[in-house]
Amino acid sequence: MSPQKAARTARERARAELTREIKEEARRQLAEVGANGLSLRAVARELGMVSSALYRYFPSRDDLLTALIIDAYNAIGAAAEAAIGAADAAPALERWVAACRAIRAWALARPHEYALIYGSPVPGYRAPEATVGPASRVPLAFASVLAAAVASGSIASGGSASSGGSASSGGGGAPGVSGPLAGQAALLAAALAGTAAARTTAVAAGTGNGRPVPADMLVRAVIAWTQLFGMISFELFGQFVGSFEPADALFEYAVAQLAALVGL
Amino acid sequence: MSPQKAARTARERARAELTREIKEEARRQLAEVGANGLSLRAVARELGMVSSALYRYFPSRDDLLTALIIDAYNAIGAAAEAAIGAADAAPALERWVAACRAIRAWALARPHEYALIYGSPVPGYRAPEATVGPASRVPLAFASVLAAAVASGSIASGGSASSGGSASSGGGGAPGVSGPLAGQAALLAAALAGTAAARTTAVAAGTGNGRPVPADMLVRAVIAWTQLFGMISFELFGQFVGSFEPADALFEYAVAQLAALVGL
DNA sequence: TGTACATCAGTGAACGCGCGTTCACTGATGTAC
DNA sequence: TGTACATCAGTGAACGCGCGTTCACTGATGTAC
Repeated sequence: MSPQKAARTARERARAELTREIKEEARRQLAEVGANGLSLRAVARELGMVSSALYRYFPSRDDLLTALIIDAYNAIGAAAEAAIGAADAAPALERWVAACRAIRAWALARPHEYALIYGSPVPGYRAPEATVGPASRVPLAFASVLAAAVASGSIASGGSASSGGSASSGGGGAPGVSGPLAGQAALLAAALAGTAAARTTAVAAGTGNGRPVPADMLVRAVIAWTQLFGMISFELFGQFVGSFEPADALFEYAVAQLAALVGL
Repeated sequence: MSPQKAARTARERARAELTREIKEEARRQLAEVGANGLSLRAVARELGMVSSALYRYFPSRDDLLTALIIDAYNAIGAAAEAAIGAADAAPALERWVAACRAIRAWALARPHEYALIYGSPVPGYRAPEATVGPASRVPLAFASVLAAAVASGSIASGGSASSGGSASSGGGGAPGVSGPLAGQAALLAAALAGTAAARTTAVAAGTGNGRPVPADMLVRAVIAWTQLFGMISFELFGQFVGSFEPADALFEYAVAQLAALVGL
């Protein structure tokens, strides 16, 4: 309860360090055998411990996996946030593109951690609630770019055509968002408005309470988000072999196209 | 060597049937334990055989996996081709959208087979050459829609702005494709022009030899292709939980948006 | 049509292996007085 | 500062399990004459 001084006990420091080392070794093995093949015994062996000792640090194999998943979500989320933060004063388009590049760079550098969180789910493993927050950092980071742009007035409402506020609007399948999709988008927009992260960013952008991001822009951003991860997955998982490899040029082109679609 | 009559020997029929049953049971287990957990022993057990008997049908576990992968690629490819074929006389936009819908429907109906081919690669397993052909059926199907549209003259060249033929063109990062991307696109276009499938479709569309698909249209189609699979993966792998579920409306909207981006 | 031989499918035992998890234990580190 | 006790980290053995693959074998199916 009472907060300790900075210098913790030797035990505490040892525990923190070993916990870190266990996760590091587990990540190393992830690259060789994948999430399913991750073995407590193998991790312990590599660390020069006996396998049962790991149970002092993680109550089960699945808990270790969960820790790796959370770390990975946090890392890729932090990478996106950092890129956006670094392009603080830049226009929204630039911040958006910076986030896309940072995400791809992270994925290329750590393909197995990427596969862990964006690949096929590990069968028999059900992600606990604790992963939800970290998993939403990337989408929230993108949303913050939109929110800041709208709040600062640099973006009006719809990107290319009719919009109609934040909820349902007019037409058929054309630019405007309608029907159930409008409802989902409105719910999402409301959730974003209530998020601490969104508010923080709005404040940082110099606006008290942000106007909501228009529904069609939000939905287009979701589309861009799915495209980004689809393209990265195809690149990492080998669907481009023999055609768009290296995929750098394709990536830049695609990011630009989709940012335009979003209306940035 | 000499072709048998339709009625093959009892042995041959039994072998074909058991091969099919083994793959069926393996697919069933895929759903429960994933590709990594797929076990010859478990398959044999479920089939009431002894595990060593399976080696009469598949020389190893990996060969069984390969067979499942090839089957899955062929099935999703056939689904796309069928949808396109069924919308024979329809405009390109309609055929394109039909293919997208068919692919998603296939994925939703067989999420584990989808994960097998579009999820994270199975570690320690290297897909053999034999999977390349089946894997390219879906992209080829999309390409055939473009080729037919261009050949029939219903589509001019670039979708929305400057184009400049099939190879390199002008500007910076704007609509036109340039630099290394133009080269990759040109290579791909050439490969497509030489493909039997493309030629078949061109003939079916009533044109002798098709004009090449413009480079920027081809690249945008690749972008749409990655978006399609990115969205399906997010839907299946749980990234939409709590926001765009069900994802039907989002899907329809996204497909329309990206078809427009392609220029259909 | 009938026999002799070759091919093939499936059996059952065995090989060597690695896994997650539990448990009673030893010895070191931390804490209260 | 020193002692007594509690907490914790790591050990080593054991549990029960499933896996892929090999091998010598039996018996059924197919083929050639």
